[in-house]
Formats: sequence, structure tokens, C-alpha cells
Amino acid sequence: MPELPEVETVRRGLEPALEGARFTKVLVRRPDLRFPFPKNFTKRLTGKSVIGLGRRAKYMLADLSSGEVLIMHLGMSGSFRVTQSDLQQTPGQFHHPRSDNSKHDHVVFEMSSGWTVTFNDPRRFGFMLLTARAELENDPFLRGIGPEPLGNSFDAETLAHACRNKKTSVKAALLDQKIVAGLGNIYVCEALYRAHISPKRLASTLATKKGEPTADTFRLVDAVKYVLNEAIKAGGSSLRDHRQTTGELGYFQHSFRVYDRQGEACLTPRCKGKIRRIVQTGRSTFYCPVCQR
DNA sequence: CCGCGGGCCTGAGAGC
DNA sequence: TGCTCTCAGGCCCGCG
Repeated sequence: MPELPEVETVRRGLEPALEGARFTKVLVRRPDLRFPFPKNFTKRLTGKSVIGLGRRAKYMLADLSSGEVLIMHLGMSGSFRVTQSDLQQTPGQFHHPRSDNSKHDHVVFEMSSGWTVTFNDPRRFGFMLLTARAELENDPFLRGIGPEPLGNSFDAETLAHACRNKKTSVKAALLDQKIVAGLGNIYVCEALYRAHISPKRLASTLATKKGEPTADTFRLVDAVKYVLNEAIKAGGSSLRDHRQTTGELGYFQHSFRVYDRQGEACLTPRCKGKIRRIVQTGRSTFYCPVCQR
């Protein structure tokens, strides 16, 4: 579920609980998530402290005093909850108030900061890995990932260059983490809509023959940055599983212009279009066939 | 090398 | 109320 804005929201929520704090107790309640937990996972964390908590694409990276990095991914349905240790809460008590999914509380970190951090993931597409800091760039998950879309290195020139020989649709290209990091289905649809670019266009049309950006490409880069920044301000989008670390929902789903709005009127002023849903490379795409060209 | 489709899981919602 | 079917935000890998 979680795309860059959701992961960044979670990272910001975890930061005060983790940064500068020691793992006083680590509880792992099953042998695996998407993958088995690393060997001696509990032992390699307990007593170590978190120097900093960063994010790359949709991965959270906790830099540890041991020289290792804890890589955490939310998969499709993962969420973290930060609670105060001294309240003696039942795991998951406040996680999803309407149904008890505490059976999916798979990992609990008790921190010297006094906070307890609980990872919940019903579908278990999430994972936690440990790698030496020096090996981070060679990690198969992180190797080859493209520029961070909110950083200066993501601009129209780099996007045009990355797309210039692409045979796929612009939709598929933006979902490709090697081209730009952290976008998923929702924010790609929303960014393309705001840039008035059809998801069906060939990615190579973002570049001229010389590989330079077109006017569309500048609009698209601006739209990507805008949508991601607005979504982060809103605490992400909560469709089903995403929660902030306080348990609150994100609310950017109320700002969707196309995602999950098939059949509804296009919101572009004076556009008479109706939002359509199509399937591209196995994923739903939502767009306005009239104002996205 | 590149693009696509399968598979990993559970749960929600639709349709009968 | 209940069964069955489809679908969901990600990502790696193997196939053609």
C-alpha cells in the first residue's frame, strides 16, 4: 500500500521513538514475514542503538551503532505503532479499533526512549533485513534504484534521459523504481492527471530525439513533486491499511482526482470527461481520456 | 537486455 | 448468513 508519502509519514513518526535510543527488548512473534528474519535478528539488535532513521524509496533504513543497517519495508499492508511502554497495553489494542488484528503484530521493539514500536502486517509482504552499512549499496533491494523524486537530482532532464529509449507506457515507466524512486500506483495516476499526460503515452515521448525534456516532462516532474509533498502533508493516503504511527489515518485519499474514481466526472475546469479505469501491465490505471493527452 | 506475468499472503466486498 | 470469486498500495525473479 504504502508508497513514498506513507513510508515518509511512518518514518517521521518512528524517528522520535528510535533515534538515539537503544533496543532494550526485541520480540519476534513468528519466524518470517515475506522472508525469514535474519539469523540472530533479536541478538543483533538488542543493546544496539539507532544512530539515525532514513528513507530510500519505500525502504526505511535504521543506522545502528553496531555498523549494521536495519532495512524495513511495509509491503502492502504493514504499519508501525508507537506507544508508551509504561501503559502496559495489550499488543494491537489501539491499532485498528474496529477489528482485532493483533494477531498480525509480528515484531515489537522496546526502546530505551520509553517508547514501544510494534510492527503489524496482515499480508506479510513486508520484511526486515540486516546488512553491513558498507554493503548497503550492493543490497539487491536498493541497488539500481533511481533518484529520490523530492530531491534536486530528479528533474526534467534526468527523467527525459531515463525514458528516452523506453518502449513502455509512461505509466509503467513511472512505476519503475530504477527510473524514479518511491512512486506506486496511486501517485503515478495522480501525477499524470495533474500534468495532463495520458498514462498510455509511450515513455520515450517524454524526450526529444536528442534526449532533451519536452514541455510535458517539466509539468510531469512538477506534478510528481507536488502530489508527493501534498500527500506527505496529509499523512499519506489511507485506503485500507495505512496508519500513521499514532494510529491516525492519513487523509490524502480525499484529494484523489482520479484514483478509484472511475465513472465520475473529471475535475479539470470545463473538462467534460469521465474518469476511466483501464489495466496496464496488470495494474489499474485511472485517468481522464479527455484532458490527459 | 527488456518487458511482462506469476507468486508471495490475508481480508474486504460483490454477487449469488 | 454464507460461500466463492475477485481484487488490493510492492517487489523479485524467471520466462520468452
